[in-house]
Amino acid sequence: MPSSPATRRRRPPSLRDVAELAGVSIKTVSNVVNDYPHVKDSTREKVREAILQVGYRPQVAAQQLRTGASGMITLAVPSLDFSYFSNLAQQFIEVAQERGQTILLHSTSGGREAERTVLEGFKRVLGDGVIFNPLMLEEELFARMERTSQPTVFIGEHLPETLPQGSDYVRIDNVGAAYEATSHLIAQGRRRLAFIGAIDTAQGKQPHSSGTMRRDGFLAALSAHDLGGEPARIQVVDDWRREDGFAGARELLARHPEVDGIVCGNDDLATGALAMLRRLGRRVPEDVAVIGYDDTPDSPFTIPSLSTIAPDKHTLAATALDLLAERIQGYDGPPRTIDTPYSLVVRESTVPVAVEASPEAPTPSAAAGAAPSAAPPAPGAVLPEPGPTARPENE
Amino acid sequence: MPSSPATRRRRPPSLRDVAELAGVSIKTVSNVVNDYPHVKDSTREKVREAILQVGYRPQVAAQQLRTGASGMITLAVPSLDFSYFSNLAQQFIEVAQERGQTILLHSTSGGREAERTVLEGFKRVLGDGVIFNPLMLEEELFARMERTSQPTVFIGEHLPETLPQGSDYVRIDNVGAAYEATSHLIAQGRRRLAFIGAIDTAQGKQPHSSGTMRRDGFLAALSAHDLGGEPARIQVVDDWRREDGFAGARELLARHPEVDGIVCGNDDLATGALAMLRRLGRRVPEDVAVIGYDDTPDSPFTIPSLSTIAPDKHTLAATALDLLAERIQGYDGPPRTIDTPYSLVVRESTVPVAVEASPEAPTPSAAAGAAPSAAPPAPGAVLPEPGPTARPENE
DNA sequence: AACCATTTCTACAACGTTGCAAACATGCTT
DNA sequence: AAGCATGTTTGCAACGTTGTAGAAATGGTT
Repeated sequence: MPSSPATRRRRPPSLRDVAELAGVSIKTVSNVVNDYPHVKDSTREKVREAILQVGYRPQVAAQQLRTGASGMITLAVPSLDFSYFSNLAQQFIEVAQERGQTILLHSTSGGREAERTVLEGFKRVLGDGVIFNPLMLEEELFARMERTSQPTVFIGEHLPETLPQGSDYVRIDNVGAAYEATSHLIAQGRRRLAFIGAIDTAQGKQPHSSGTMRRDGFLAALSAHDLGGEPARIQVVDDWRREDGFAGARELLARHPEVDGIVCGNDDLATGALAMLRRLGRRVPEDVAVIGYDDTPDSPFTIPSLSTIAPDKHTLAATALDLLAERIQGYDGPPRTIDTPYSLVVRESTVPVAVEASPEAPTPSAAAGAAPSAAPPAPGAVLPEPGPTARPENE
Repeated sequence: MPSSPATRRRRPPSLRDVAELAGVSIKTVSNVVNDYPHVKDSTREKVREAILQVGYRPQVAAQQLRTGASGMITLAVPSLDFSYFSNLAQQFIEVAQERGQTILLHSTSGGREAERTVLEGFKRVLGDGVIFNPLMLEEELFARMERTSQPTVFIGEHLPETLPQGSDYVRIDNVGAAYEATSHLIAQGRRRLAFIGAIDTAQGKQPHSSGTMRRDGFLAALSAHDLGGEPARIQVVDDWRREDGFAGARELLARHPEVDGIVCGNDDLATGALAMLRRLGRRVPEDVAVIGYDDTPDSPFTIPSLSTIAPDKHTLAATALDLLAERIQGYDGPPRTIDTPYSLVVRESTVPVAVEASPEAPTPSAAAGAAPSAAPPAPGAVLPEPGPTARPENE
């Protein structure tokens, strides 16, 4: 066959190609593409046809070069292998897509070094802004930084009081949420409570890490309910994965066999803990109640289904993208910090099987009772169960 | 305060800024940045300093415009809320990052329409190529398309025999894998087997969807082991989520209470099925054995831990990126199809608790027995178990 | 000192797009 | 018929980068 072997891939069609075919100027084509109003209907039609014929699509690179904006947002999270982050990333992608933006996903699973790279603005200028959820980074690093190299919105924890110029912060009241989770266990009559979480004890100077804050909320709830005298059953684990919960629960139960309720730092830990409890022959929730944090998509389907704290991830994503959009559009005021709501979702792992008669819904999910005087925006709502995506609440 | 209110954000520093500061030409700075050899050490030093001083970083947009390449790859998957896809996406991100590439993540959770957009090359030209895992799209659409608008690598199923010009295909032998999973159950003495999966029955013309192929492997195994006479216990569900497995198992057990083994189309379905089985009072694996497909990170931590088919996701990602890189570099030969390996992972959900004495390892994971005569490159191997990613076990 | 061969540096153009301002066309008013 | 207000179209320049080709500097020969 006489076909050329592996022809060189040609550049995609440009405005010029369309212009030539339609017999107009490049600018006119551009005007049609961008819906500039003052174009005669007949030419518009002509150009539209030519666009279809050559298969023209605008080149974002050239647009970005010319206008300075690309509609691309970098999202940097630790790893999609954490249920919480994959679920959160999906939220960001959906919200961004609705707004015509594209998410550039960056994983910092490498650890501190990878996170520092993000903070320093990567090695190349890519999108219009960054959404960054640090996990390991020392807080001093942020504090030391005068200004971010790109518009930035931080999410999650591990952030100092004062943020760099050019950044904002969307967070969740971790202390309040853990307080509420713990109070729920206490309301269920549990008294010998324990906490499992990854707490960086490196230098004792990570006062705002998720682990530390959730533990503090746990301890605060104990005190508030006159359980401050109880021994502090804090099980520190290395990471937030299921295997850490698995191993952590074993160690915890060995040291404190009397435990009748466990507050887990996140759902993955709780999932691992459930597996260990079963292995040890402890019934959940009869012998030991377990509550998680994150409301990951699998939490309704663990055995037993998992009570948990449900951060409003949709609001979180929307808020972060809002703030970032303002920064991109030129706002350069002082850093803003916004709290997003969460709610308590009660499932089987904390409530001695209320419904067992009709095997319909897998997760009875009774309403949360004790709403503590902790977080301001937390409704403390209920999951109507097998929701579509993973949202509790109405709608 | 006299500070200007919301100053306009300035453009990032460019080569020109560096050049002015260093007192050299723009091109010399470019040469330094790109490690061009013929630069005097003294100037190189001078330029390096200037780069640091102004905080210069190359602008990908300009590079892409000039060179035609950006180092960005679009990955389009249905949704990160499916464990398999978030796990897979993480693999892609890691492999891409090792190669200095950035993953642009696009979610087609919207359905057919969103997938069509991907197939048609989106509305704007963004990265250098696309990795696309369709889920809903009709196969005719692919077949009708002469050539993809960008270098493309398809992964997953739902693809016709002949691919469009400009694309390649990395897949897994779904039929063989399902055959192997089913054979494993049969080797365990199960005889009244069922299958749960999402099979698009719309027009009966999706012969290459995951659901259809896995079902076919299931049926083939039945025949091969003289169980073809058994009634076909195929439970069709709407989607691949945990809730579908939950509902599907209920319906299946209502219709076929005699079932003693279930092959699930994926791990999420299996997870849902496990929850329903427990609700129905069926013990797993004593009464009913369950096997999944995907080896998601949570499969070792379900209760009981889940036997499953483990696709080699790392190889899948690496292979796909390899093929795409060749296409981007100009290869324009005929479409290639490459199979990637998988293995059978045996855990508690199919083996009547072999080890119960020492409550150490949660996942006994015995070797896989029957290797079918199905796929060519599929080793039908055994996972050595405590893999690096998310396996429990000792440690 | 003139020559050549290197090594080192630079000017120019182009990638595809859009803002700007000016050119051209049209229709309406005097 | 000239003047003017619109409506429509266009040329030019610039965004930041790099390939090409050639200019300038350097060093070593004669």
